[in-house]
Amino acid sequence: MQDKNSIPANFNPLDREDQIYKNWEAKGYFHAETDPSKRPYTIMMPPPNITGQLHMGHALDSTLQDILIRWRRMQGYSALWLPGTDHASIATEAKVVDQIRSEGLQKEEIGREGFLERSWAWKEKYGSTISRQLRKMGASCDWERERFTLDKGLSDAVETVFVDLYNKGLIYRGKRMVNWCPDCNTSISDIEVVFKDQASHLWHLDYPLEDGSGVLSVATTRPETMLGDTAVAVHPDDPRYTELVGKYLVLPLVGRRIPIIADDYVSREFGTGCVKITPAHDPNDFQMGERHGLEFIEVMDEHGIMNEQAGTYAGLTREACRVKIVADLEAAGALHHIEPYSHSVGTCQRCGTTVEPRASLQWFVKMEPLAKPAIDVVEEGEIRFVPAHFEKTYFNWMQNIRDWCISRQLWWGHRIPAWYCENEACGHVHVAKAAPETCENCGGTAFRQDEDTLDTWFSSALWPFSTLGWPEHTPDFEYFYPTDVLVTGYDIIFFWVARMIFSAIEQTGRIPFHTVSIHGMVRDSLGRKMSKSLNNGVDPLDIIAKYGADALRYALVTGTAPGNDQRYQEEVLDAGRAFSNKIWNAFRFVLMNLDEDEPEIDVQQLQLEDRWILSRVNTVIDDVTKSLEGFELGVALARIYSFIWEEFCDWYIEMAKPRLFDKTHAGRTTAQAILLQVLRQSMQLLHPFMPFLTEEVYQYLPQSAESIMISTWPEAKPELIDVNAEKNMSVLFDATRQIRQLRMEMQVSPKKRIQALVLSEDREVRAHFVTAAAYLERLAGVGTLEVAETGTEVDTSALTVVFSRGTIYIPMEDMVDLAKERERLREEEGKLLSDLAHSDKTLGSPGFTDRAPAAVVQKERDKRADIENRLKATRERLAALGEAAAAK
RNA sequence: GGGAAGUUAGCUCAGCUGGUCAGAGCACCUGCCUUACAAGCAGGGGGUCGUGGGUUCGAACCCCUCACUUCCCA
Repeated sequence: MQDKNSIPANFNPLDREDQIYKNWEAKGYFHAETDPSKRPYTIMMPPPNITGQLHMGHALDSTLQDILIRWRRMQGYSALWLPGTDHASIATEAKVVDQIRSEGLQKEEIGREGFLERSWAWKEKYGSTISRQLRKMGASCDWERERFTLDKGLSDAVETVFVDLYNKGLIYRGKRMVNWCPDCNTSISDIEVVFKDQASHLWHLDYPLEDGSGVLSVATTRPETMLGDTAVAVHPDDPRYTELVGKYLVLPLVGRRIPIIADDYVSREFGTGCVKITPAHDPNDFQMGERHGLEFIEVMDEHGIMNEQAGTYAGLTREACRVKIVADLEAAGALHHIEPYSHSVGTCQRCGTTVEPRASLQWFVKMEPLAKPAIDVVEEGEIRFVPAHFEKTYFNWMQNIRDWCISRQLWWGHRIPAWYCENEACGHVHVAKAAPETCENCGGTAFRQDEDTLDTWFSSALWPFSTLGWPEHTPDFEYFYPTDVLVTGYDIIFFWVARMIFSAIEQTGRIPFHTVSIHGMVRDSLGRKMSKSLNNGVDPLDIIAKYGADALRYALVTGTAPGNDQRYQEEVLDAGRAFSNKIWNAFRFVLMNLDEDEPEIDVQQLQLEDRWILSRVNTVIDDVTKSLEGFELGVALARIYSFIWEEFCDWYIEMAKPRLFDKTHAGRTTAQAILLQVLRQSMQLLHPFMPFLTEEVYQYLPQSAESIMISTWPEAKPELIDVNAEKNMSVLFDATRQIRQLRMEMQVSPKKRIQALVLSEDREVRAHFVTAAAYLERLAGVGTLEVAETGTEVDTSALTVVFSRGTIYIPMEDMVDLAKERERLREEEGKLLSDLAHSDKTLGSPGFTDRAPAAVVQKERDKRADIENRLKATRERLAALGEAAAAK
């Protein structure tokens, strides 16, 4: 416990956060043990890639995870949050290629080994940036277990899985049409292609019939590919062309003789109903080429440059070739016309280059058998998504899944464990972790390993178990796996979540996690995606430097619902900072008014407000715990916020003041004890959300655990829920608010103490007002308070406040304008009448009393009775004032 | 073309399985430096919950129509 006499007037997060974090880490609080006496709770951090800098998405993602893990840790779980990074094969390779290019070198010049050395050096230099940044956020992850996808163990897992899937026939190698990025110089998977609408043209080309009997018009968006055309297709039922099927055309500029074929893939409505077929450069044409045994002519190389097959066009880029081809076709009279056309063009997710469909020899994962069980576990509820509607997205993709191209023509990554027999006549493929001694086919002894590496996501897919030591059945794996919840953004459901699910089921026979908690994206204040090109990104570290991590965490969590996007608004950070300040001051107040280290509650001294706040805090504990269980973090935080600010600060502290300030008061120690207890529990509830501030406060509180983060999560005590106290307090709140309102309306100076006479027929209520006198003075400026039974004579020169269980009269001497007061009461009467009518309508409507739940009906009846009482009191007062007026 | 989500106070957004749900923060108006907090306290104004229908005793919440916005997939 720190010295309470040295509490600074303000909490400056910038001074304290780093130090608090260092202390936590030094004490080893983040480390999770395989403790058989505890239950495990595991979250695997989605590994950011090593080329990345912390952005708002990471900030949100890590905050949500940290909240869950801190909460579970406090609940007594052995809570493991395992951090790490992935190697980001394409992105990192591009960085290193740029680096060596700036030295005037090509990667081929320094060779594979040299290149990998440079890559590792790059990783050592920049790869841990994001881990350092996460510490700034307060992330309580187990850094001792930090992993990297290219670590030895994880690489071993990758090889194991590859070999296993291959042996099961789930990985195959084949020549297929893949998405090729001519800039990254590698194949990419289907989901790494981003489709963008592009304004372009539809070129209508005339291909002459071989027999000279005319021309056939074809429409294309890619005229340059005509160099590789090997057919023109029409729909078999299209009467316009039935006669022509089987005849031949002569390809303009090239002179190649190509057949007219019939295939029902062709759309009769599109263009002229005739489509040119380029089997080597279009995925659909590729399939048609296979169906019809067409020739595959590649006219482009891997860089998107026209090759020797393109004849005189060789050496031109795709773009330049298009221009020239169109011009040449026009000159040749083969260009029918051009129409403006907008269509979707696939681009590389990483570099934005237009993707080139390219037939090449690649490795694929056969998806259908893997998808099936992965669909089942979600359908059967073994894995659930929060919010649930993302399950539809998941199903949609999984049910229409296509084979996954996993080979990449890159060096930085897991090299494919496939070995080719060097014996030229043999060339047998061996898939194994190491090269075989001898070729099982020809007995040869020389092998070369496949040059390619695997898609980074292939290794990320194993993250939930490879990080725990699998394929070894390590103690960590046995204890922490399966993990509990995966927290991530909806943007990587396909890339990662889906792949983890099927990989885990296939490899471990178990699901990787039971819950997928999906969050949205952090957008800029205009709702746009934050991006480098718009330069609208907000750096979380800048925010932390200005407001502290707690305020950032508050801003990211408050008022957000699971799965929804949110906008970044600086005002929310102000709110977070204001909240911190409020807490800090409440804490200072509590501590400054403490004169024993740990005062105890004397049950005999419990007052109404004490029972009320104890009841409320236990309700809050229950609510917050339930919200966290349901991943409603925004709701949980809002609940804590309003409890601390409104119930604890605005009401309880104010009501406790009379006792605190009266050193002779018998209930003083009890008030101190309750203030301390409620504050401590509030800090514990808030700790997962705002860890730094709450730790700082906690360290000043007496007899606490070594750190709030290892203190025990508060448990709601049902026996302290006091419905009666809450009901009675609400009467006092009502009365207080009404008096305040009246004072404002009547423009009574805040300094002026007023007299008040409370009349109630309820003895309990009268008793409460008697004890409430001290704080009614403080809260409503009531200087002298009289309490009496209903029926007591009241002077007409008094204002009237009707509250739920009685009436308050406030004598105003001669200041009262009778007419004005009657007017005010009539308005009140009118409002009550309308409320009464509304209530009567509900109660009187057929079916309500017998169909609505009893509790709802009772509630409505109570409400009506209350309105009626108020109405009665208001009318009585009106009558009294009316007589007084008449008497005048 | 297929699918998903959204449309609630001036702004940004909560509102769980239909029954005080019409809310919060900020902004705005009024009055207060009341010895924890002016990053504060007290009071107030403001929304027929996108449109039109339907189900129900009762709908912001369920169903349908339309409009607009955003996203994903092809």
